[in-house]
Amino acid sequence: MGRRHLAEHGASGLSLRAVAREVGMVSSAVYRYFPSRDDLLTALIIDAYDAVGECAENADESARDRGVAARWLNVCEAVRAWALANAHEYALIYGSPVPGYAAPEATIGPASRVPVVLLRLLADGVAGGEVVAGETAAMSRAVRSDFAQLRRTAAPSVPDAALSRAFAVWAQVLGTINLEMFGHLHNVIHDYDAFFTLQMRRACEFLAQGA
Amino acid sequence: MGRRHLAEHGASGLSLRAVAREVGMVSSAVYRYFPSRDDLLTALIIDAYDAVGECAENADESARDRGVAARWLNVCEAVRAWALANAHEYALIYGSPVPGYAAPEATIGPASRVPVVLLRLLADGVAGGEVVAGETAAMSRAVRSDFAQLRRTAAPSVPDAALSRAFAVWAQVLGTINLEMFGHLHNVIHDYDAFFTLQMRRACEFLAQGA
DNA sequence: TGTACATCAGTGAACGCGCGTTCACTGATGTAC
DNA sequence: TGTACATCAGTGAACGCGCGTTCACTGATGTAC
Repeated sequence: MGRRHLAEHGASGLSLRAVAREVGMVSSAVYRYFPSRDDLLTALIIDAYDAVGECAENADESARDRGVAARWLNVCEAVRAWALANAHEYALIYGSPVPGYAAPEATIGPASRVPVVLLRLLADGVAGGEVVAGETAAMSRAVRSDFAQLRRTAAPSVPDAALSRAFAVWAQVLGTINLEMFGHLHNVIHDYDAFFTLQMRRACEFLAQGA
Repeated sequence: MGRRHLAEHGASGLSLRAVAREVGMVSSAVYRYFPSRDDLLTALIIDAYDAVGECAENADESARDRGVAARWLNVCEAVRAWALANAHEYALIYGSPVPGYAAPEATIGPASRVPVVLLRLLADGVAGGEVVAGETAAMSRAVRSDFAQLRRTAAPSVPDAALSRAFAVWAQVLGTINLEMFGHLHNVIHDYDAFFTLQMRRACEFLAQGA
């Protein structure tokens, strides 16, 4: 059983005992694999990030023959689909932080898998001429330097305006998923699938064309 | 003391006992005011929605002499400022739902105060010619009917395309605040204030001008 | 103005529960000779 | 091939803690006569 199984089936409850229950273990047996609850939580978080990261990578890969906007859209849809299918894991990584728990450095790598996919795609789009720069808004030195850092590490040659749009779309993705999953669209929107697709299609076109 | 004080000072912990502690009461005294933990939670949620709603209304009011985009921006900034100043309340209403708690109907009204402000503003902008329609994307019958319903109740004469952009911006607002508050921008963005303003300025211009 | 009583806000002890963590243990599986 | 021992995965009881909830209570404040 062990770690693998824990990671696969756990996380529907945040407590160590709940995870143990779910895999049919007694709570103390978990300590054979994780020295404490926080380490278990860290493992679950990492596994969740890896799972959604892999989904995003696959979605990107499977739309290889299409344009950048369509590929972004595909990744966004994949992230939402994963979120819907794994509500607890989604809340664990993109919802409110668990009180009293501070994520260690080890989560940083897995956490950036989805953003890395999106930024690489964006960079490809810029290189291929599919993504236009658009007007660059006035921005503070601090933000400009953060964008420059991002350009150096994950999004070569992507102009500030396009990076800014990428953040906007990514925030919109998570914001829309949160609105939907946490009940804020209840009785307002009825066909969540169609709504999300509509919103994302426009967002991804805007991302590429700056309009 | 009582309800008022509870509502003002509570919510830094989600538990009834934590709330009681915070107002200097013994836990059983809370039952003088609320029949159960869930009712306490409901009251806290309503107070939080009302608080952020009032902030949004004030922000809108205080920018009365400016254009629609500037007023939206002002409201968005106010929501973020409230979120930063009231992190627990923010997580309570816009973060992951509390396990085992289902929000009753009584929260719907307060929950819609901010959206109502934004939609009214949008409708004013449309009426005054400040908000353009923009191209209407193809959308499913279900979404079209939801938008029509929204138009009837809160956003008279606002075209589908503008409503769609409003959802986009609102999702982006919450998404960006979540990214910031839940640690996803850690070591990526350093000047959160400047970053938020930059993003929102562009978003609000896009909202009004559809480009 | 003074006494008797009701109302009310809050106390404090107790309950059963799920939590994280520990510890001594069991019993199956693998390895050495 | 058979026995002796080490390793390992998991058990089960116990701990102290914070939780939501109950209940009988105290003591201050208001009201009636």
